[in-house]
Amino acid sequence: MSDLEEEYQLEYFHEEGFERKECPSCGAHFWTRDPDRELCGEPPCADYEFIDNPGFEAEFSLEEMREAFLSFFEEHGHERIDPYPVAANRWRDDVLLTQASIYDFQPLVTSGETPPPANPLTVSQPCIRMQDIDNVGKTGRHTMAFEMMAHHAFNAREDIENPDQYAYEGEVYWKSETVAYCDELLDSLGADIEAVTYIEDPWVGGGNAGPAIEVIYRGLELATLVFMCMEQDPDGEYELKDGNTYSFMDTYIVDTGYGLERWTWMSQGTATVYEAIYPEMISFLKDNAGLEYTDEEAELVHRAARLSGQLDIDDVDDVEAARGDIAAALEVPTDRLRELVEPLETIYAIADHCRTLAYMLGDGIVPSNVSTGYLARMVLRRTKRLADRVGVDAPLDELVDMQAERLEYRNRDTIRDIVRTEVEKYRETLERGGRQVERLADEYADRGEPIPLEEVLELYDSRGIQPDTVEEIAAEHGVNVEIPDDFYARVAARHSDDDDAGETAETAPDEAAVADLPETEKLYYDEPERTDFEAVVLDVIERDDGDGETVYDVVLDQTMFYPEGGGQPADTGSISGEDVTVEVTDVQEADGTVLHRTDGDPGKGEFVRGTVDGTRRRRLMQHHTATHIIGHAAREVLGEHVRQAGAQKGTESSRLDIRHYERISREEVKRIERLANGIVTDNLTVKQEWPDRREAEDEHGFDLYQGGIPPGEKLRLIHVGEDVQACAGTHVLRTGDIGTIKLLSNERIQDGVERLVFAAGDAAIEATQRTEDALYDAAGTLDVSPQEVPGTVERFFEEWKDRGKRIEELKEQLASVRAQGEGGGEEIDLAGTTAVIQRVDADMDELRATANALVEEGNAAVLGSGLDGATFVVAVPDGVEINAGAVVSDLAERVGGGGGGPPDFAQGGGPDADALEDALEAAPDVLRRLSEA
RNA sequence: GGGCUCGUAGAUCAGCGGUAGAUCACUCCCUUGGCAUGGGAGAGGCCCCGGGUUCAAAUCCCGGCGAGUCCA
Repeated sequence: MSDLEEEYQLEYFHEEGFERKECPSCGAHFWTRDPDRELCGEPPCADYEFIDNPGFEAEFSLEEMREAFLSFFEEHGHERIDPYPVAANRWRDDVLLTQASIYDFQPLVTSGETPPPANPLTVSQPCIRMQDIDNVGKTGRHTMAFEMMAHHAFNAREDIENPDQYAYEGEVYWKSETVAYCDELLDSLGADIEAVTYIEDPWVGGGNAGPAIEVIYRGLELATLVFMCMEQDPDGEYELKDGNTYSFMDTYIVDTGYGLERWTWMSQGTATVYEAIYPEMISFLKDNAGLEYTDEEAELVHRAARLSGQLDIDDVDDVEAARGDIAAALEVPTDRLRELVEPLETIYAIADHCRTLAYMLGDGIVPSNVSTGYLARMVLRRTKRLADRVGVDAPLDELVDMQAERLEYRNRDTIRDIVRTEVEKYRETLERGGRQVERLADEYADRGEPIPLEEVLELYDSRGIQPDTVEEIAAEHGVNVEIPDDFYARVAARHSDDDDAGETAETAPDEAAVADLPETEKLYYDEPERTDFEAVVLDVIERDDGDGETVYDVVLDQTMFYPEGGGQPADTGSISGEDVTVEVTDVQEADGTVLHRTDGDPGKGEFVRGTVDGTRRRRLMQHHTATHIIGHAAREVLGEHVRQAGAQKGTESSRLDIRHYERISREEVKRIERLANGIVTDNLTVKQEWPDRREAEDEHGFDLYQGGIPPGEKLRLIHVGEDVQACAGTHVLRTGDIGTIKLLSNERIQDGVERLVFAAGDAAIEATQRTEDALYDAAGTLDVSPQEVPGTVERFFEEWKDRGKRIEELKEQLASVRAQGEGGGEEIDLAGTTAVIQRVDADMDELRATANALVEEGNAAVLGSGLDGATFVVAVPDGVEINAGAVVSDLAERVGGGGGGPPDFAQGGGPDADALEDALEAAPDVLRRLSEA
């Protein structure tokens, strides 16, 4: 079976007297010490044998098991490292959440570009897998949140051309040692190692592959030992189970995964994993929901849990089908079983979801409508629904806090605050949505029709209302609604209608062209305030800028020009040779080579003098340092969770996007501004250093990487007061050099992401002056002092509204006077009614009022105005057979326009005011013609 | 990152090219011994902002601001 059969012939297996066997049930190959064993031992080929029969000598709590594992590997030469955040998108853009310990080291460590934090190392990495969210609680073993305990070793082949091209060299240990460690760990915990099986199960994922071994004990998969050593390669000689071909890489990595929860469960032998890992929370929730079982019921539930854990279940449909099987095995009706077990399953799910939330929020994820924040919001809402359904009335923030406390998060107050805010938002959404559904249900109830599916889809898509909520409310109103099984697929279909055209590719510098060029020496870090330098032109690459203009990319041996990066725009300036000076309009970096985009060719091999635009550079440095200061100040004011979500520096203003769960108030803006300027006036030295990556991470932790993780063995750190960040930009030497920092505005660019726009130095003064100019202009117009502007404007606004009302009143009075005055208008008799035809040069409002007044008197009205073009209003009293719309339409055509309206009141007009008199003269004929028709 | 929905009286929402509306809340009057309630009258709108189309825009189009929601 195994395509990598020879890869599993481990020394350790042979020394220890293992035998390789083929499972007659599933066909898998496995290694065992027990010569009599036939089956591989993994369900469905075997049952759980540890429930009520723990597999280790002692019982372990979650914390004890984690410690036992980590210290075992520490004692065996591994360094213990701190876990990474569960928000994997903080260091990689291909995934959102951390789903395995190896995620911590992808892509830069696994590719060999960056050294691991330790080698070999051990870690217990919190992970979140949302794939089988629906199964949590039901199967007894699925959890959304878990910790993957692991030991990793990063090896690189030495028999290659440049072994030092990788950030680690040589072999730490490989397959045989890995299995030996696992075996020894099991043995040290008192497991019956005769009963352990090692199943061959090649692993493929994310473009990499390698042999792997599943470790099975008493029916439970306790660990997976992956030997990542291959990469996808069209010419590779190994075809693996995904149908692709693979070949061996220069690096080969031990990637193991030991499920902390499963090991804890194994040590306790409880009916479900949940009861082993957070027993207090389960019993709290049971109490709170008032869940009570008789001894007989408890026994039944226990037996059911035991059975359900053994079933090979992959999705919810299977769970429901399996429930029938279990009920049959227990000889009780399916409904009775469901009634007993479902509340308990819900409680398991709540506990797990709260732990998930504790990890997410504790690691600084802020609920949002995008990215990981959205996932957190989904989990939170789902948890709230589950809690409501099963009757748990403890506040959700308290439940999450129970888990956060266990996980020893320090930011528990913030976590609770976020949960409370989110629950409140959800409550509002539900309330809004509920009302909407009520209206809809009423509407369709009146018509006696079922609510169409399209409406339900719309409710879910744009208002977040679950289809079962619609069903519930519809039932209360006696309206039918059909929710198809493929509801969510239909939602997805709505979204896949329009496939957007591919983005135009960025015009990245030609990597191939610079591949042979040496790295440019960067002078701007040593003397960020110097603007001129001397250099040798190493190469000039001629290109077309896309508009038909010829431009040049100039490569120098050294440069003072800062290439665009880290949200800081490129420097501009000029490069002068003996007889030519060229303008530098853009600077980019590719593979360590700095490319100066110029409008001329300075000549390859020439000695040149470069001059950077000093004012621009100075402004950019001020803004860059200010960005760090504002980020720090925002964290002080708003909380530890505040993290950079993006930044862009400029010469006039800059912006910093930060994660925060509420709108930032004016008061908070002021405090941030005060704090930031305090740091400026303290005139602190801005320090840069290039420490070893591992030392920097040890000392400052993961928050160094506000703007992403740079590759390499060394990091450039920028210290501004207490704030430390990995940063490649240019900074002022002392904070006092910034001069001043002014926050200009803040906007919410996404839910959970606030954008702070600010200016530093001269730009701050200019921005303040602009604001003041606007205020002074307004004050000048009002002829009051700036301080009086708000009060005066408010008074004027009120007066303006009052006058509007007064004018309305007067127009109506004028209209009724005009209607009774019987002057000026031509009156004609029309089938017993008097029609008044009159020119009133007034606006549309007044025409309407006059027409209304005439109708009040029992007359038909045809009014024309020449005030703005030509406009007409025609109104007729009830019971008069004239179509006002038709009359207006006819008259309006005579002035080059159109018009219409209901039969009793119509308006219209056209641009040709000169034709107004003629039109009014024709009006009697028009009226007679149309009244006769 | 992408999609969709919504901004109208203090609140909740109708109206979706042709005279800005309803319900609740508010003020006053009446009904009642008082309360619940019932009847009547009234006040309360830059129809989010800025452009455009049109004889005419709350309504259609574009942009902005604000809010909500689904997906990766």
